[in-house]
Amino acid sequence: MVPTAVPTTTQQDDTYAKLRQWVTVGRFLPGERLKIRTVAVEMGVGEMPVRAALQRLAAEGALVNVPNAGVTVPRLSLPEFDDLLQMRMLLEGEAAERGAARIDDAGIKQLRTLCRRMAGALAKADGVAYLAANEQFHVRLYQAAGSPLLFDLIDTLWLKAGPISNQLFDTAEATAVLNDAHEDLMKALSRRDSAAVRRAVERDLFVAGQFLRQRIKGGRPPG
Amino acid sequence: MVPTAVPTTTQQDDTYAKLRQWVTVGRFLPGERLKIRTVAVEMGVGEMPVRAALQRLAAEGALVNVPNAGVTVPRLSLPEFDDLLQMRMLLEGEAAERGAARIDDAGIKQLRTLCRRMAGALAKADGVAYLAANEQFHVRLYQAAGSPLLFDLIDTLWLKAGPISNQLFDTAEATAVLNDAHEDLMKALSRRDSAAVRRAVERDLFVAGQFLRQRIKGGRPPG
DNA sequence: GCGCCACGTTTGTGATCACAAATGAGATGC
DNA sequence: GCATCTCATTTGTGATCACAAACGTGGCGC
Repeated sequence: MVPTAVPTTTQQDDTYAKLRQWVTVGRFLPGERLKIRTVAVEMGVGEMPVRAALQRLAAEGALVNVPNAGVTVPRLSLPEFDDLLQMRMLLEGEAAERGAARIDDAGIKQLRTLCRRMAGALAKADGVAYLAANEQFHVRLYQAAGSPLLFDLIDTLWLKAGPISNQLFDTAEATAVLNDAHEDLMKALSRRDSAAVRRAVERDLFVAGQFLRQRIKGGRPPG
Repeated sequence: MVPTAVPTTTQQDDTYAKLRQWVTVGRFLPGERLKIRTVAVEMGVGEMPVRAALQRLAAEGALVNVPNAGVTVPRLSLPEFDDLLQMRMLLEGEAAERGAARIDDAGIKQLRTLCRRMAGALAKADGVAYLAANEQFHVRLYQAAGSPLLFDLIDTLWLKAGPISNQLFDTAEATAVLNDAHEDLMKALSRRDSAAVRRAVERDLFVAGQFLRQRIKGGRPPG
């Protein structure tokens, strides 16, 4: 008698998921102000679910909420960016090391496939395909660490980095070094050398961070 | 203890701060369901600010939000507790090490004062005074690390641990070892031995965690 | 007695309205 | 011409209402 057995999900959860996606892929610019009623009509829902979703994202730190002034996409200062990069290296390095020590052979096979997909995307200069494969790669490795809490924390950091990270792929020079880091990672993973995997991830984050760092320094502060 | 806990202007921020405090001090029991309208009359505000505050706390992971069933205080399973303890040791250990390397002499003096206050509270079996001094102690040390993001992450972990951590002080046996850990920490801090400070914090968390762990195992599983 | 089902109640969710603070444009004084 | 002030508009905040799903209770059939 159950009609189509739909997963009973609420509107605010859908709105939250969609908005979160929009933030991570960099649909909104740093410093931009998100107005409730505007966003509501943009995604065709009432303003109440949007309010809830924005509050949740603000609580996670993906957006900043100033009282009586709504929520805005945070504009990372240079020290804040360095802080974020440092924490990502710490947490993702830890997750990579633990994941490398616990992942099974099937998992390594999946990672190798994803690594090839990334290389192919880089060769064709397909930015979105690369980013998708890259995300899946890290998700797979980090989840193998077996710490849901650690993964959640990393996910939160990704959310904070989202608005700027996904502007990476205009710089063609980055492509070569980025792929190098993943090759090193796979080699270390084959040797089951967890410490080397951690170092490879940290190096990957660091070099990518340096490109973004230049962009922040050159970026326009006004708005 | 919330970021920017200066006089807030909106009701929902006040409600959020107060509810957050209630959660951290263990006013609500694990597994308890928080009903919007009930909480609203308890703290004498409308239901709208309560909704916002609960959503924010749920987004931070302090409460769990199941669709169409409201928010409840999470009941930590044993693996979840171990995961949380492990992450606290990682992040607080890191913050302690960085803080020890950067703190100035005035800061060390403040820490010594707080350490004495803790010892006095333990001698008089004053649990609330001990917990207050203990929190100030760790806040002071971790903030010296100079990483706002790291501090925020630790704060989030404290929130998750709050509902059970503050039930610690019925066990009188814990008092001796807890004070020992802080004495060791101060000694290492005087020597400017950052690595030893990290180890002392990790040990402090670990021994306290073992007491709580026993309580979880003995606790009622049904739910 | 035990299990299932129907129904009234409670509770979360979303819409709409009302108000206060912030924003921006236009006018005014120097 | 430039800064400042004023006022209309926009926008966030909170209250109230309306609805749907979940919960609990009582009754019915076996």
